Amino acid sequence: MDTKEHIMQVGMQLFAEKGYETTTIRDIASKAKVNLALISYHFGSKEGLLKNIFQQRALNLQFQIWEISNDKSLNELQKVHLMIDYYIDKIFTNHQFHRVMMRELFSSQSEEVHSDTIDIFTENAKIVISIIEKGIKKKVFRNIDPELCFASIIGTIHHLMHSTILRKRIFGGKEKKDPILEPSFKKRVTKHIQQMIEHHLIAEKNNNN
Amino acid sequence: MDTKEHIMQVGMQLFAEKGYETTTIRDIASKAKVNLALISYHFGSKEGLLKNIFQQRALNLQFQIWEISNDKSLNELQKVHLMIDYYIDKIFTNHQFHRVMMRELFSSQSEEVHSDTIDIFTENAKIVISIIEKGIKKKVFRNIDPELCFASIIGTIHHLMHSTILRKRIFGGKEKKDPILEPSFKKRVTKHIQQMIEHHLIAEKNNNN
DNA sequence: TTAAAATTAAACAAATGTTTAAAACTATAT
DNA sequence: ATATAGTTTTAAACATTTGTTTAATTTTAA
Repeated sequence: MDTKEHIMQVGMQLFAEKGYETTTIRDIASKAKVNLALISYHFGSKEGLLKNIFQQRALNLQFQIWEISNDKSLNELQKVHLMIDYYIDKIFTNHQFHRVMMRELFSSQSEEVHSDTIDIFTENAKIVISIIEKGIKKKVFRNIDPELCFASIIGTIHHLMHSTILRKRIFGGKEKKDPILEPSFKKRVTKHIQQMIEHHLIAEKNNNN
Repeated sequence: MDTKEHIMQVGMQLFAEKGYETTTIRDIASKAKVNLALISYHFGSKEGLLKNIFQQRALNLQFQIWEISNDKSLNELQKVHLMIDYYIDKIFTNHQFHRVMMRELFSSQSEEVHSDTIDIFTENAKIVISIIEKGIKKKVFRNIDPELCFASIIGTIHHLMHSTILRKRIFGGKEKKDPILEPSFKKRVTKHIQQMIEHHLIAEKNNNN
């Protein structure tokens, strides 16, 4: 059993549940069933643990956005759809880390801890935005707001990921269960965002309406 | 000068900037230039201060959503547009409080502190959702996902409000200024969300395209 | 066997929210 | 005006909690 890896896993879980500040190294040590000195020993400090978690996961952020962007066999709409797919997939499967990341990203302080992560995030964002801009130039997309369009994609996902309470209340049904783990919910979100963005980007031909 | 009110104002400002946990009562006392014992004296505790701030502001959340909903002179699309207008206006003008609220709402713990706020929030949400559902039943709206449609409205706004860093990076221009205070940005966001939701809800007639 | 690495229990210093008891201030009644 | 009761403010101390360190012990591997 790799103690170091184990601590990181438990640490991330608690950071995701309670937030970095509220989680004490005694919480982590207790849940991981290791001595609390081991956190300082292995990671130097509590912040060191957070940095390690970020480094470990940040690579995972750099997903195939760039490759999709350069794929000549796809048109702009297909690219946007694929990117939405990837974003949702990444964020849903790593939702614990994303909670931590977003919470820290939103706290505006201690920027240095995750400046790498922010860099990756903004770079990905700019790629998506540039695809939309290209579509607008080519007149296959409407003349809409590319940056805010991206904000809506990512904002929808994050809003659904972040607030456990609201998610349970609005989507949890009568039993107020958290739908985040049900695969059907992921599909539902993907479908919604893709539909909404497509409706926004493209004025459809008039069928029989 | 009302000390109590002054402490609440400074407290909210710091909670918005640094988060509740990270802000110490010494920070607040120092910035407000009052003795730190006054916080416990006036509010009982640090958490008492937070509760007071929530109570003071929560009432402000209950805006005219209900009245819009019942206004017979408006059709469904107009109602949705007006609601978006109101949401953005409320959140932008009270953006400090909304930062605090959302951060605390997202932390999943200490639910009791703001259960009132959550109640108001979810009630408002359900009104908006029911309007969309009504539009769908009347077939003036497409058969889209009402709950997720609301999630996109509110998610977009909150995503833009929350992340100072990302906002500066993507919308701040070359000088990386925070656009949140510029009135043009508010207008831009309103226009975008209204357009996007309208495109999503209504299949437009084919003009000359 | 031995040297390095990992783990443990205990102690440490700093920071935090809270309380206390005295002082200063305010307003009211005499 | 003066005394008095109540409120507000202050400085200091308090008990806890926090992250971290230390020194001894155990485990691992060469």
